[in-house]
Amino acid sequence: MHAIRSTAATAAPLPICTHASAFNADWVQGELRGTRRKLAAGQPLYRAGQPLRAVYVVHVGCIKSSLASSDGRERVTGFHLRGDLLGLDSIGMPMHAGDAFALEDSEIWEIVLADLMAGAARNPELQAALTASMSAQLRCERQWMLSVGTLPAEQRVATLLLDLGLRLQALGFSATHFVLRMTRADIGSFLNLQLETVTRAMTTLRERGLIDVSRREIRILDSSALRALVGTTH
Amino acid sequence: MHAIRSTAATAAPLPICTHASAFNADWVQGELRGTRRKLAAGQPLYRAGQPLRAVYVVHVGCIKSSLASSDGRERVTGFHLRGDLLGLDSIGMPMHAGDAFALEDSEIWEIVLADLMAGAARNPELQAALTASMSAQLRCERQWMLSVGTLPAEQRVATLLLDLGLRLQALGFSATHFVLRMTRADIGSFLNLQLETVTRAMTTLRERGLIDVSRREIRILDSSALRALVGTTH
DNA sequence: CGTATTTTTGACTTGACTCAAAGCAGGTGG
DNA sequence: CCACCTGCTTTGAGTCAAGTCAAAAATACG
Repeated sequence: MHAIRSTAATAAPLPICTHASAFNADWVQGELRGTRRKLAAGQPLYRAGQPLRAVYVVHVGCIKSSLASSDGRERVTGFHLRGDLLGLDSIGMPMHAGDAFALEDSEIWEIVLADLMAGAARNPELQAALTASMSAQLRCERQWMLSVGTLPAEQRVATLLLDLGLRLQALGFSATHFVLRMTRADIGSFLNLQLETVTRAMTTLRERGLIDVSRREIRILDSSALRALVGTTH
Repeated sequence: MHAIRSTAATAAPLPICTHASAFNADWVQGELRGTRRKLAAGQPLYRAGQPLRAVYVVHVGCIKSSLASSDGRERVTGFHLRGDLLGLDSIGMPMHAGDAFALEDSEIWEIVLADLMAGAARNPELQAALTASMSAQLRCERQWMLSVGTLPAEQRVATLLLDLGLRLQALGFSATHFVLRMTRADIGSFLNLQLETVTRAMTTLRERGLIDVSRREIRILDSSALRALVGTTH
């Protein structure tokens, strides 16, 4: 989800839902000993039902997480960039509740659960960071629940593009020019839309001059208009 | 959300999304010192923007939590019964992110945040219980995200009724005969439906002989058929 | 270079929304 | 005790945003 390094920073940060990862990756180098793991595009980081051994911090690349029901219904639950923590949703369970796949070649830091818990017991600051990270995840997902539930298709897509832009910017990339690593189907699943609807929404945004789209490549042309769009009822 | 004590327990427990509160209320009597607080129906437990001082455990009654955007869009994020923990989603923030209102006369245990954090730092078991509770909340909300996103109206309503039944059963009440404490509008907001659609879904379920509805009073007549309904794609 | 995957566009259908109105319970005050 | 609110629920009729189905276009890949 990046590829284009930024020089031009965009307007002011906005109350769009950012993944506010709170859990600073510094922990992985200090208090905690994480083991590196490389994943090729399309490879699973973990699958639902696999025994839960560790949590993961994205270091390079992009991971999508998803949840499926026994009868085949499925939804993407998130797209995760550098610094994001995965697997916290399965703590206290014997196995993973959902799936996680690499959307591009990625590098992950794996933190054995026992180590994490022991570290938290030893170091109150790490403990606080962990709690804050889970709390932030709860807030972030609720925010998406609100957006997905109350906004029409076009504004949902706009919200996602702005969110990705902000998160990439926080990582030192351009907020206005980036390459999507996920398919239209993935986006649709996340936003609760059909892939055709995602395409049409992007086409409309382009026709209005708000963005430029060419397959996976996105350029945000008028970010203030985009932000005005999503902050508006109807 | 109760009123009817149960003698007849229903069939086997099912993998419907239960609030698996993990955080045993025993902590509030032992390690932690909670102060009691009574709330009349309709009163707020907290409002968005209020300074965050404590987390809350429902002891008696029913609380609805919700999240609103600046431009007036709003969604109910959950209905909370005895033993459920509220406020964990705002840890690490200076103020509450959402609202919480009593749906009936309720009693709440308030746990001052500083006490909770200090207790967790002192007692690894409490620490683990807290982490497990937040993890369970993440799982639970994702499960609802899946159901709300992939099921048609009628099946969403059925899922909610089964979920409430299971949770009430876990508290010693009837799983098949209970009184809703929330309005159709609340249910609709939670399930991402209009209140009229909720009504129509309930009517259909009644016409099929699966439930009996009369305003707020619900009787589940054929719980296995209901469960079969929600576990089926289309 | 052919095959598979993803994206785009069009035409048609539909489940849920919107608007409107009537029915029902509960509470209040005369 | 009844009449009158007021808020909640139910039902109906018409509309629309998004879904479905189908096919072509563009790109990636072995």
